[in-house]
Amino acid sequence: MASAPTRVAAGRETKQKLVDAAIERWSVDGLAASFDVIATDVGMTKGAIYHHFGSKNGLLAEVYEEAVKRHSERLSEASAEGSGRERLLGLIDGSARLYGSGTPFYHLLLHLHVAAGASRPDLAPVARRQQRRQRKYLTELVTTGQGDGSIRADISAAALAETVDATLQGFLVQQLEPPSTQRRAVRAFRGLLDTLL
Amino acid sequence: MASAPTRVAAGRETKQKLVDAAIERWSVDGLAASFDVIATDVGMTKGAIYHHFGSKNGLLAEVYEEAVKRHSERLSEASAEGSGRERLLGLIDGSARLYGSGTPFYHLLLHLHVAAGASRPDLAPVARRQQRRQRKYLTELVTTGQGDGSIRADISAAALAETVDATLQGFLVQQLEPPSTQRRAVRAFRGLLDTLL
Amino acid sequence: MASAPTRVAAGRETKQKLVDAAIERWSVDGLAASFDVIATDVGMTKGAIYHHFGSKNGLLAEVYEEAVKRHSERLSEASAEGSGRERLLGLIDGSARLYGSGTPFYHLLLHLHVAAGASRPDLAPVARRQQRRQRKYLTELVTTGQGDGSIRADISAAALAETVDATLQGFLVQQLEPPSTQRRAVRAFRGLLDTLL
Amino acid sequence: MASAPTRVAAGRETKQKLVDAAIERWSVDGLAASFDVIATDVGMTKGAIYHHFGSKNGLLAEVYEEAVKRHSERLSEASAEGSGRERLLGLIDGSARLYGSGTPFYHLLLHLHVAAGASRPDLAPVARRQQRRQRKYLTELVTTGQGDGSIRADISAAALAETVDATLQGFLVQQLEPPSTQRRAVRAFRGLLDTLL
DNA sequence: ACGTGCGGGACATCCCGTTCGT
DNA sequence: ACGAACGGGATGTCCCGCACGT
Repeated sequence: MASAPTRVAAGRETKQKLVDAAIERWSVDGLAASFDVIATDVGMTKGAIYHHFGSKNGLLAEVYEEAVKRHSERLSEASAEGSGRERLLGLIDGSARLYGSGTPFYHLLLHLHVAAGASRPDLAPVARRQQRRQRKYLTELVTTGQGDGSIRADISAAALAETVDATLQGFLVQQLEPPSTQRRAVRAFRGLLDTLL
Repeated sequence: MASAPTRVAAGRETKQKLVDAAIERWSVDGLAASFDVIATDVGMTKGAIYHHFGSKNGLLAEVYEEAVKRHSERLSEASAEGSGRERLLGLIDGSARLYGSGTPFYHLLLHLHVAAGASRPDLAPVARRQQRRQRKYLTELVTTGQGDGSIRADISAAALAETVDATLQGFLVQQLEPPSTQRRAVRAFRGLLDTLL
Repeated sequence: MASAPTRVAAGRETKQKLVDAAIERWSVDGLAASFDVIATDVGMTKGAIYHHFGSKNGLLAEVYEEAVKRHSERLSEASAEGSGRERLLGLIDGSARLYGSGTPFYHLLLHLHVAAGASRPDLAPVARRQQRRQRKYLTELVTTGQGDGSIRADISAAALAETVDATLQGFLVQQLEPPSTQRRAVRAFRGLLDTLL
Repeated sequence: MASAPTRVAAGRETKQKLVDAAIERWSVDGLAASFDVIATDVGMTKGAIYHHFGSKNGLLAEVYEEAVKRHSERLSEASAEGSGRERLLGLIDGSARLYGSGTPFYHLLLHLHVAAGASRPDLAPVARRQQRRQRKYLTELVTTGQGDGSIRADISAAALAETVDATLQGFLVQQLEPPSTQRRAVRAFRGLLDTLL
């Protein structure tokens, strides 16, 4: 039925494949990886990319959006169950595990964050939105925990959320360091929180 | 007689000026800023750079080293006096103030960190050394604080140092976000530590 | 029933709109202006142009023809009434006024003339025809003037027509210079003719 | 002595050769002719051009200047001797002969004039200067002629100069038409002037 | 110690033509 | 009659590195 690649559907598919290929390439080779290397990866030419995204920044923007989305989904999974406290700690562990997984994907994410803040102002809105969402989500977790009694009620939920947020960003950068370093840092932070909450 | 040492001295001076110019340029325009733009900034041509540093990466390495040194010195100043606790908190405040100063210099530092971890493996040793030093310094501060009674003795000094270290790196990334966000995060973290210690 | 002719009529209308849009665009942006920018200007895509004109040169040819026609009509109006002498001078004034109007349209006309003579041999026939017509028209005016006594009879009509023709082309180029220059040149030429005729 | 191609001299020579090659190429193939085709013509690469001229427009500007200079010199030769009247007519004949010579060089000159007036505003100053010089030179010739009695004194020198100037520009455009047309136009104009002066 | 000429390579941009669908 | 997907090619820009000279 829908199998007839009705030309426009083929286009959509191509576009998606290009985004995937870009994520893959840029993850591994860094943001410098060239335009038509990506195209070649899916058996197309530069013309196709240009057609679908208009410019390199166009592709970059879509890639950023997609990457952020994927990461968010993974985090949601990692903090889906248990008391508020458990979910919060789960999110921290999950983040750390993902960042430390050595997956090039998180190299890309870091690069994109940095680029958005510095050289590529057009990506800034995406970054901003993502930050806001993350902070809001963290605050919710804390509040939930305070509601169900798993987190001390005499702490400002917002302040805690912001601290965790900042530290998570620190972990994002620390993916560049040896795994042992990462692991120790995470354990230390978790311990601190555990006694604190 | 004096001409030989003079020659040498002139060379050294040129070299230093090139490093300065590179820091300045790369801070403002990003690491993409070209080779001979930097040379032109000090009234020279590429030839000079190539002569003194061998390659672009050569210059980059020296710049990295220099930038790290400058930052360290500033941090030492910010944590020079008072009890161990005061010095630790001073260092955190100092870091935050510097990162949040909007100085392009810290853009450069972030870029260099990221580059060292990803695209430019030759910079990795510099990064590693710097990390080690920072962690050691933090541990010292905590130990000092525990010695003089300004910090609770029942906390692992290493664990605390590593948490602080991670969060500080988080702040480094957060320089890219609006100042208000930075400020809130710092205050939240400081508050947490204050109750904790 | 009516749908077939309607279809055809819609096609014709689209074609005309494309020619208009091309004249507009190329007048303003120069002949470099791209293919589907023009299409977009009338809410269509390249496909439409390609369908109606076969190629870029196809469109160009039609545009040239159309532009020449429009210009001719304007000149006819400017030299419609009075004695032969008055009509001749009227034509000169009219040309000058049009060229000097600053209308981008005359930029386009000049570009097309030049292109026809040099890079685009396929446009040459159009140019040739237009030249012949213009020269013939000028000769007629002179002859008329000599018939009604408003122009000296001892001048070769053809020679006069050719001189005027050349000078008018000079004015066409001079549209690129400041209006004051143009105006002076026209007045000078008119004066000369006036004493001469 | 000076034969030692002291590196910098070689550079100057290369630069000159590039200008020559550009004139040649652009004359024949039109202004579209590519950057490194020209470089290849003198056995160099794009890098060399970029080094010497900074950009395509840079090269274009120098070419324009050079082309104008060459043309001026030829005109001066063609109007060097005789009474003022003879020199004026000589200049007209000379222009016509050059334009009509079929030399691609004059195609280039026309293209440059048009480009300067329309698409390439950075060339405008060159064009302006050249126009001024030409007008001034024409006026001088007329005045000289009126001084030595070879040209009627009751004509405005400036007006005459401007008319001639405009017509010469017309001839420049007419190079695109068949030689017979050109020749007739020139003869007609010369005849007119002869009776007039 | 430093300037200059130059090579060679990469990359984003842009555009025309075509084919396939509708 | 027209739109969307795509190919393929060309071009200007820019930059690093290396010989040379000096």
